[in-house]
Parts: sequence; structure tokens; C-alpha cells
Amino acid sequence: MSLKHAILVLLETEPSSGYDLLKHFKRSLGYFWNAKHQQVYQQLKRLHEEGLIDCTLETQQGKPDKKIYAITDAGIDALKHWIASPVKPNKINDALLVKLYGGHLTSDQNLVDELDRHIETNRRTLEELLAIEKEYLALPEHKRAQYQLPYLTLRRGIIGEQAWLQWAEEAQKAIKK
Amino acid sequence: MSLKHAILVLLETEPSSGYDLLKHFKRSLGYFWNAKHQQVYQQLKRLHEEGLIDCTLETQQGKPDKKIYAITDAGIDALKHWIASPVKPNKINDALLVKLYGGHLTSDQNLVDELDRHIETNRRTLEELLAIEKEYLALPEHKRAQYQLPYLTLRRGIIGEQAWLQWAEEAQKAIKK
DNA sequence: CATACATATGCAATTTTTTGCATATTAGCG
DNA sequence: CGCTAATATGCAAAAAATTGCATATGTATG
Repeated sequence: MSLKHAILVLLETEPSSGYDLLKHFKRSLGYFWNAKHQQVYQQLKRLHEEGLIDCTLETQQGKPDKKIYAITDAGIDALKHWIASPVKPNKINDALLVKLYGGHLTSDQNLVDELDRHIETNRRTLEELLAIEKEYLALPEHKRAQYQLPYLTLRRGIIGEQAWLQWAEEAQKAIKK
Repeated sequence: MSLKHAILVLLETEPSSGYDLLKHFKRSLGYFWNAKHQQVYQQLKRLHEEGLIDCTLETQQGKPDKKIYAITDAGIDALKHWIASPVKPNKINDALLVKLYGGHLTSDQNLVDELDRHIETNRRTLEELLAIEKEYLALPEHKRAQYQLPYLTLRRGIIGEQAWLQWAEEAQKAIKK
């Protein structure tokens, strides 16, 4: 439902190809909206059919051709409409917690190892987010004001990751004891 | 993928009907694994076909009949196998953050209102979780030891909600300023 | 007495997501 | 020259999730 809108949000900032979007996703929206490349290409195709985005073919040298998509007026309208209407509270599906919940069926060592793996991943994500925050904080004030809202989403990522890591440590200790 | 295992985890604790599972979900796994009733009934049917659960019809008076499902040995094996193998890091899809990211397309008031609605929901969830924690902490020690792992998942919920609320306040202030 | 709510289950159609495969170019490495 | 990696896009099938509809009973509420 919202992959569509996530793509429109990114295209509203600047026209991009599917490939660029996927890369851009990684540094911004990707931290809280995941999508595989097939999904992005499919959505772009559909959005184009619906007239919410334009498509221009750009031939490149030394690289394959690109399709550059740009949001249309209809697209901006649709996006504004979506943004102005309430979104449903978030759906959480966390397999790690399901596993932990039924953890008596495996060894403590297994649980500790699994937690270690996830701690590793989350720590790296947190570092990435903190690095982006550092860049943001170094911007001149008018730039910071301009990116205030995306920055707030970044803050969500940082606070969320820190809380997760705090919990994971607590959990590790409890299991090891 | 894991709804299947979430159901098996619950059935490993005690045999239940689909309806009971849905209720049980609400007080435990449901906080981090969401499923609609249709999905649960469909999965139960499939799990039964796969021989991972048994099914007994229980006729009731004054109420419609129930189908009681119980996990089989094959089901326990499948569950143990899944729990012993690594799960992928969690996929996050958070529409609220997408909305905030593109929030310059709507009014600040709209964003503040939206945040208020979500704060309300999350606060209520946190209260529920804290109430369950209180119950847990009042149990005799051997019971607490028995439910240690589910308790850790509860802790995840509590820490996660608290962090979310902390972020939301920060975000509110930043937008209002 | 009508209405709503809780109990209890399910089909069918659609939408969304995932998985697997497929293709084509250029650059860099050994 | 063969291999890998990055660039760039896509189809097709399968699996998973959502939406809408449907049914049946008993109990409580106004």
C-alpha cells in the first residue's frame, strides 16, 4: 500500500531511475521501508500506467540505458491526499521474538548466538544512522531547517536502535544467568 | 513464513481452537506478530494438511462448535528445527515515517494531530504491557523462571514502546517550534 | 423486542510480496 | 581471457496477506 507512496515521496524530491531509487532508499527511507528491486520496478511501472509519474529514457555511454521517472501533477495530488489522511498504526512482525518466545525448545547457547548476530547487525545500523546524523548536524542552519522532517525520521531510527540494543543486552544477561 | 511458526509456538504450550489462538495472540505473541483471523484459520487448515497439527471437533452447548488443534510430534520437530536456525533481521515498514518524511506536503497541524493519534495508541499499548509485567513480577519465583523467555519478549515491547514515546515527544516539540 | 456483541468458522477474490530466473554492458583483476 | 562486480531492468510463478462477504448461536443492553 505505501511502497507506492514511499516512491512518490522520493520522486517528489528529485526525478530518478529505479536503480537510483533503490540506492537512495538505502540511505533514507530504506531504514523504515524495505523493498526488493523487483517490487520497486513493478511499482514504477504501475505508477506510470496510473499517470502518477512520467518516464523518460536516458541513453548513457559505458552504462546501460536508464528510465528516469518524474512525479506528475496528478502524482503530487495523490501524494498530498495520502499524506493528509491518517495512516494505520504500524504492523509489527518480529520473527526473532517468536523464536525467543518458544526458546525453551532450543539451547540457551543457540539463543545467545542468535542474539549476538542480531546485535551485530543492529550495531552497524546504528553507526550508519549516527554518521548520517553527524553530517546533518554539520549543515548550515537553513539546510537543517529544510531537512527537519527527514531528520526526525532519522532520530526515530537512532532512538529505536539504541533501545533495541539496550534490550538485547538485558536479554543476553538474563539468558546467560 | 513465520505465522506458521508463531501458531506452532502457541500450540506447543496448549491445544487451542483458532478462536482461542486469536485471543491468546492478543495477550502475548500478538504484540509482535500480527495476523487477521482469516490468516490464522487458513494457516491452521494448512498445518493440519501438512500433519503438523491434529484436529478434534468439540461440540459445545450454547456456543458454536470448536475445532481444537494440538501440535503433533512432526509439528514439534518442525518447530525445533525452525527455532534452531537463524532468522533474518526484521523487516520494517513504517508508514508513519514515510508520511513524516514527506511531511512538507501537508500542514504542521496535520502532522501534530497524526502524531497525537499514534501517541494515544502507543501509550495504551504500553499500559497494557506494564500491567502484564506487574502480573508477572507478582508470580512466585519458580513461575517467573518458567516464563523467563516470554517475559523477555514482553520487556522488548515495553522498552520499544517507551523509546517510541520518547521519540514522539521530541518530534512533537520540533514540529511545534 | 430489536440491536449489538461475543463466540466460532470459513470461502473467494484481490493485492502485495517474495523467489527464482533472465539479460545486457562496462570496468577491473589476475 | 575468464571472473567478478557494479550498473540497469524486467518476467513469471508462487506464497502470503488483505478485503469483503457469509453464516450460525446465545447473551446482554436498552
